[in-house]
Amino acid sequence: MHLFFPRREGLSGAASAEFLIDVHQRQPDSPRKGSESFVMRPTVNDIAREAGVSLATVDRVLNARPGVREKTIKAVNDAIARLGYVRDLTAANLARSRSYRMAAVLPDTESQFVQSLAQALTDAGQVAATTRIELNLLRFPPEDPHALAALLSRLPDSGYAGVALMAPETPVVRDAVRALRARGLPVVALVSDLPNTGRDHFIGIDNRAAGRTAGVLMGRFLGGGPGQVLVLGSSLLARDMVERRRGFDEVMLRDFPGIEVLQSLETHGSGRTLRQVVTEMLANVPDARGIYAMGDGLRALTQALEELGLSGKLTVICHELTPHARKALEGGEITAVITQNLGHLARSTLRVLRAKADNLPLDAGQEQIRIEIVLRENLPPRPDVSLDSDTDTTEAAA
Amino acid sequence: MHLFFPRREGLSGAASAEFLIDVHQRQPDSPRKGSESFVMRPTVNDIAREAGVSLATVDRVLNARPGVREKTIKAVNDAIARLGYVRDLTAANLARSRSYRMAAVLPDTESQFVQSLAQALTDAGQVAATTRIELNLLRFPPEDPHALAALLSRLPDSGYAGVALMAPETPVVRDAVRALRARGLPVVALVSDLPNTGRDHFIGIDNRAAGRTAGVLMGRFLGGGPGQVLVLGSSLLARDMVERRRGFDEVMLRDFPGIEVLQSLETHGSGRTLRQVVTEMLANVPDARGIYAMGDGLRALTQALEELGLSGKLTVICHELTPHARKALEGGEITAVITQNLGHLARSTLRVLRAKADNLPLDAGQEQIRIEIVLRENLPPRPDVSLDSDTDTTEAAA
DNA sequence: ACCGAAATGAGGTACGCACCTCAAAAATGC
DNA sequence: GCATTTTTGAGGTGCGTACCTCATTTCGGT
Repeated sequence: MHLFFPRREGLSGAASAEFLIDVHQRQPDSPRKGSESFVMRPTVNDIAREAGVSLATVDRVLNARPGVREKTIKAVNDAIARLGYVRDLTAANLARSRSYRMAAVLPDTESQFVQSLAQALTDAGQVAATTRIELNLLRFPPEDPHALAALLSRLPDSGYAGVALMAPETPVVRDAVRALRARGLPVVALVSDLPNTGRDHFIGIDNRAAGRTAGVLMGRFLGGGPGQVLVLGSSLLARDMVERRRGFDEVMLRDFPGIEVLQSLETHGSGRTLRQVVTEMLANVPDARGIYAMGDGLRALTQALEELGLSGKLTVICHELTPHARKALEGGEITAVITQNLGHLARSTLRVLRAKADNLPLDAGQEQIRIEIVLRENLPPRPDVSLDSDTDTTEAAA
Repeated sequence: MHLFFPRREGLSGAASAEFLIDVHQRQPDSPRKGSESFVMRPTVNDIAREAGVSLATVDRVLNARPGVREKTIKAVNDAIARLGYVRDLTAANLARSRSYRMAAVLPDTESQFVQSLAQALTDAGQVAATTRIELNLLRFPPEDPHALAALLSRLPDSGYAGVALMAPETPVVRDAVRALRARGLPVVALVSDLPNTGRDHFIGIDNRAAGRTAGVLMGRFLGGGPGQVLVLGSSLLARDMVERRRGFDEVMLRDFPGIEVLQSLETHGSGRTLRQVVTEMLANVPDARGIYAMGDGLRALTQALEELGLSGKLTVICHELTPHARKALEGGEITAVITQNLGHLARSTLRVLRAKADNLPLDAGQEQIRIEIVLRENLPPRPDVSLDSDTDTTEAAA
């Protein structure tokens, strides 16, 4: 792909715009309506003329079709460079008349995080529908890898061009993913990586680094100690929890030896268990000063703290800016949230799936999902990924 | 604009994909190459048939042209809804043969921030060139609002369809922006808002909130005090500095009364001045424990600290993740960086300009630039917006 | 110089939509 | 019921590219 480089003005350039007028300006045959002035971009026909070859040859070069001499290829490429030609992707895609049906496969849980993610994907899918991309959300029973595998195996025949999957990497799932890829379907891992499946891409954050980030915040917020810190983790995506814990410990041990980090409490996704465990624990550890909640169950946690009269008295760091986390942050019940932008994640998913389906390169910078730190003070004004969907149903009919 | 809503599976839906098969599946007249299966989306012709009207009428309705009875409009819209039609924007834009020449106007300084921003805009412009958008970078002498105004006044006749502007809001500039808008050119403020110009949009962060964020971090990192904190600010964009300071003070006074925040030191963009001032100040304030660097000049600051043997001994918080800030963060010379994602900012700029030029609505969530907190532990692995440009010149020819 | 093979040219159709013109039909007013 | 206006239909062209076919030219080897 040959890109058009807008001329760059030197840093010491004068503040004059004149010399930036595009050289390739052509007179439109007929004047258009409105006051817009048009700068015609070079097309494939211009390349053909410039290179002194036929349109067919230009096409062969542009689309890497065989049967063109090296010399001719070079001539065409030179013309392309000379004219500053950029393929018009909208026209190209139209001509290809490609459309993309993608699947996003998520566990069927009621966790606010998964629901927010589903909403973000749905929103992104709506926008993407205008560019010939269709995204279907599929759910699987979270504790049933075989059902998931069965679902995945049905995808290729249902006309899907790509799959985004959020699931723990069990052997069954691993094989299912491999089978998908063997059939030519790109698979991207969502939120939690599937490192041993050969997935085409991972869209999410580095959980080890996220754990480290939580660690520094906890350590510094506690002033380096002394004190004790509780760590809670659900096991929906066990690997992620392990990595977060590892990152957290790494920093705490190295930089904050004065703080004692207690063993992880596994709450297995149950709110009741969590409340029980936390209450019990806090009774036994009276000088606990912080809690690192690695997984779900924030609601249960804040409730437990509330009941113990500890709301706002501990440094609480959790993951994922769900609606509840937002509220707790605003209310001072929790201190910081480590999160990822689900809107970005969803849009990135579609971009990556599409790029993989077309075998195109990615813009690594754009697809990089960042580990965000949210405090009450930098809470984004509008819901990040909200559960109220109908706020933006704007009409474009002018 | 009518959007196509991908069917949403209920949260309790079974894990079956079968019923998601699109109803509008048509048999392609001739089988295509490859194993892809095509799900044809409804087109304007389908609407015409479904609504029992002609193509011309559908077109009139879709493009809000006059001369159609209410009743007919409704019939068409019903058909659209029934078919789940979504306008193919790529085809629409192609047919309109619209192209967009945009200008990004930046001060011609050597600050790493402005340079990174310029690079980010250039990169975004390259990608956007494939969708009929051209972005030209223009620079103006930073201390010369009249030159800027003159530059701006020349834009409409140079065929520009929109302007993104990073500049302090002086009266001259304010008038120039108003004049642009009067001539129908959308103007978006970049990085620093231009609230009294009627600009169409502001792309950047809330500096007050950014200051507050810096405040919490400083306060908590210092354990609530006691201690003294220096505040440095250059005056390139004076309003931004004032807002950051205001936010910072707000939090410090309210939440960390034990910490004394000293008066802002204005360094006027000069590295030498900054070093001098900081050195002097630190000599007089021996129990200074933190520095909040609101503006440019990080290089000079770290150098001064180095010379004083204070590297890594103070809590230093600054703005903008420039290459130097990144290095200083990695080296432990500074503690935290409040920043905005310049890649996002640049892409957002183009999206917003284009939406404004077409008078289309925005996706507020996507255009929201976030206040990011970067610590050594959540430093994005690859340069955010780097100064090395040629790393990503990927070839798409398969 | 001749052959087969490779390279190139010429021209067409299609993609989905915007936008135009002109004629025909339907609705409206009186 | 007539004239007038409004609404609708039919059909065409073009946007920039992909992809196809078939003829023609050029090349490489002998």
